[in-house]
Amino acid sequence: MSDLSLENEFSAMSATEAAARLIGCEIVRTIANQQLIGRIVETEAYDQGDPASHSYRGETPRNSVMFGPAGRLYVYFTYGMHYCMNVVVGPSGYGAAVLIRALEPVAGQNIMYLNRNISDPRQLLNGPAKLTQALAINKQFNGHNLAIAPLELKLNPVLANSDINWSRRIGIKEAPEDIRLWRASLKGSSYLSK
DNA sequence: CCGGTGATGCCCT
DNA sequence: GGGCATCACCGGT
Repeated sequence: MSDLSLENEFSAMSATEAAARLIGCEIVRTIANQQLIGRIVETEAYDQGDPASHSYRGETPRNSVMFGPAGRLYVYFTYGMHYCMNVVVGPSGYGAAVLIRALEPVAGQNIMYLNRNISDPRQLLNGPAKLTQALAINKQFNGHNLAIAPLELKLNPVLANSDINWSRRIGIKEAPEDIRLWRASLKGSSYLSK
């Protein structure tokens, strides 16, 4: 029997609400009995009504996981070499997700450095494709239930609103009306993306 | 520190 | 065939 708390937690939330809720929560990746742990410090909301969202034009083979149950992982491949990971949110049939943009290293850094082939702590997890490389996450995890090892999302206590900064999204060309601030980050963190 | 750019393949039109 | 929810490296400042 799988843990339904993740799905329950996120199925009734909007993408922006979930983007804030995920700040401070932890990703636990188990590889060969070792745990690689990162604390989420930066996220970005992608709603179905957003022209920049993969789900905007409806369901396709690539984005179908976004339209499934909440608490699953949507992984996509981009720029010919990078993977990005999102937490699916909202009810089944509605295409919404939250991109994980940066993590703060918590445990298992030695393996993360090997996976990344770098040595600067600030460069380890501060970008959506950097963190998937560090945690060895690829398309095999597309649709994965985050309540289950070897890749789990741990819900931490809700942070105060004053702990979260909102800003414009990064790397988005479309959505000219994007006055809203859909990028959430942990205030004061030194592990944010650029 | 900053901007420019090449790498590289899949998805959708 | 165009474009991409990116990254690393390079050169100029």
